[in-house]
Amino acid sequence: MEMDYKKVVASLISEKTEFDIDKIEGMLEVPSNTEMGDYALPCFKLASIYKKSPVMIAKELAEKIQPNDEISSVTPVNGYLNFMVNKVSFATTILDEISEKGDLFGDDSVGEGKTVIIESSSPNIAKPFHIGHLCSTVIGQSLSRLYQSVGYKTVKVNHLGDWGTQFGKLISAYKHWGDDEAIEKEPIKELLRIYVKFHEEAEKDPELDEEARRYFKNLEGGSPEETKLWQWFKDLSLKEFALLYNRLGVSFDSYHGESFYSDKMPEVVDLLEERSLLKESEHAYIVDLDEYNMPPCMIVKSDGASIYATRDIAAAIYRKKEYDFYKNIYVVGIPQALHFQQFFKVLELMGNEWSKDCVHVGFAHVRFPDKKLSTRTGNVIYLEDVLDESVNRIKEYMQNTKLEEDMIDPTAEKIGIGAVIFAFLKRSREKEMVFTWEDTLNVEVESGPYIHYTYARGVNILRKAEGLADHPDYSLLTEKVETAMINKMSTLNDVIKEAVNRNEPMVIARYVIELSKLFNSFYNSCKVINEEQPLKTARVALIQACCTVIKKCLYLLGIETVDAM
RNA sequence: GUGCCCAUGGCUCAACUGGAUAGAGCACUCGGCUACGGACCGAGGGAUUGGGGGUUCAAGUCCUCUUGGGCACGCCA
Repeated sequence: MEMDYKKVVASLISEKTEFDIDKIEGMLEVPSNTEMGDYALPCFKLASIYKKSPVMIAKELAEKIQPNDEISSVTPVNGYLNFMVNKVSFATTILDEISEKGDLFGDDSVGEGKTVIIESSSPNIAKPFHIGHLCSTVIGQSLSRLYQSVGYKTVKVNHLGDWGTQFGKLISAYKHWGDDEAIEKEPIKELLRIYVKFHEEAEKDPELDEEARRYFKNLEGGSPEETKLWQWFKDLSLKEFALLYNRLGVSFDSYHGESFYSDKMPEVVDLLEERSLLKESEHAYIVDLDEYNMPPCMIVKSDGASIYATRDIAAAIYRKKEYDFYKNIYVVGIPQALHFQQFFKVLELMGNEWSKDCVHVGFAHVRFPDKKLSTRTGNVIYLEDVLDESVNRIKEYMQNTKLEEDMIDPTAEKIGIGAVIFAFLKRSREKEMVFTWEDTLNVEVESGPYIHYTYARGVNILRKAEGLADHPDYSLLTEKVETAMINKMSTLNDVIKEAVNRNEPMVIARYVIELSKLFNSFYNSCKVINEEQPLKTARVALIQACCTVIKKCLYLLGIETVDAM
């Protein structure tokens, strides 16, 4: 049977006051110090209502409320009313629930029937997939799983950067210096090389820029020759990206990038004109956002070509029609914050009341201690190299592994990739990150490998445990650390909801670190396999639950578990 | 010049809509498997949350001033 202890506490209070259960439930907190209790009602806000001191209110309520089967004690402390739940009944409820629901434990249905669009990754065609794209990719993947976990349908969109004057430049560069053989061999590296060369040469010869603009105009006009080249570049790039997505365990529901909207732009321009929002300025067309304290939003460039804001507007309108989204999320770096504010505002001015459902989930850009990185100069850190380095380092740690020879590589791959993903998701996404190998590839406590290791230890015991009783007696789980584990696991649903509300996978990462630490502490102080029955059965059940929750958390972060390492 | 963001032990980071003694990891000092994997665990020292003022029963969190850093500001995305 399922039991919501927060509700039980709320109803106890509600019976003795004039507040309804929901109101009380919203006021309840979980004390930071678990010694204090499992739930607490801060009475400070009630002070002005009752015209009494919080201390008095807590004291009087404590006298009125009788403990019952679920709640073992009610104590007033410094204006807080603390509730202690009945540990045995609580443990039984939670562990049975995890055992019944398995992977679905912690899920919710608040999002049922609603669709959330998550735009992420969005690499540029013919440009390297670097660390910055990784942030967007892994955050997007995690958010998608988080939203699904609370009932939403999600649509993962990879808004490819496959349109724009850069392709004119690339075509120009190809015509001057392109080498088909080299491009087929290492597409992105070679395309980047000639793209960089183009920029160098264009410094000396401005005519090249003119030429590039012409090529893009032709491309936009549908000229067969340019289109063929563009398609070729795109196919080659996507093939390379697919390898990375495969390694990361990431997939998308749509690859509609900027080019997909190229024919939907005139409609956007018409709509803007209808509303008299367009204004000519310096031979270009803009939407003036002066009265909203923002710089103008450019819609059509002076050469008549489209620009990204226009494509984003077209994309948003298309998505609303196609999916009728509840939320339209953009996982894009913070430097583009202004762009999103501008184009959301333009959507609103166009009369789309749903513009409020568009959300920019920003992340701080990744900095590097020494090197200046730039695509234009070809100075970048490739994601592939980071992944390889991580996997190799993990392999070194696996010297004493008991795994079969043929399992070593796939296992190191999972742990190594997981280490990188975890390093990016364990910190607050809005805070600037300085990329260092040491931090990203860390295998110590607050790391992906630590969580993997914890899980593998648990699974190992489960594998070895035999001769168990039919029904665990949870009343035997009396160690402090055992209670702490159960308490921690019981909060999973709240943690997931918080992560969703904040669009912040870090919340899950911190949670699973804490749970893993508790498990390791338990592992060190409580024996299991050689323990007498029925305590053994109870502890095995506890480990089973813990492994289920850890696996779930790693899944929500986009990381695959391994059973042994 | 205008706007947005950040500042928490030596280092890297937590702290849910303001709530109880500001928590972790790394590093440092001590200690722990005749039990299941030591990529582990336990203990300890170390912070007047950049600085000043204010609001509040209560401020790392809100307001204001100030210092230092980052980012963005029409024809790249």
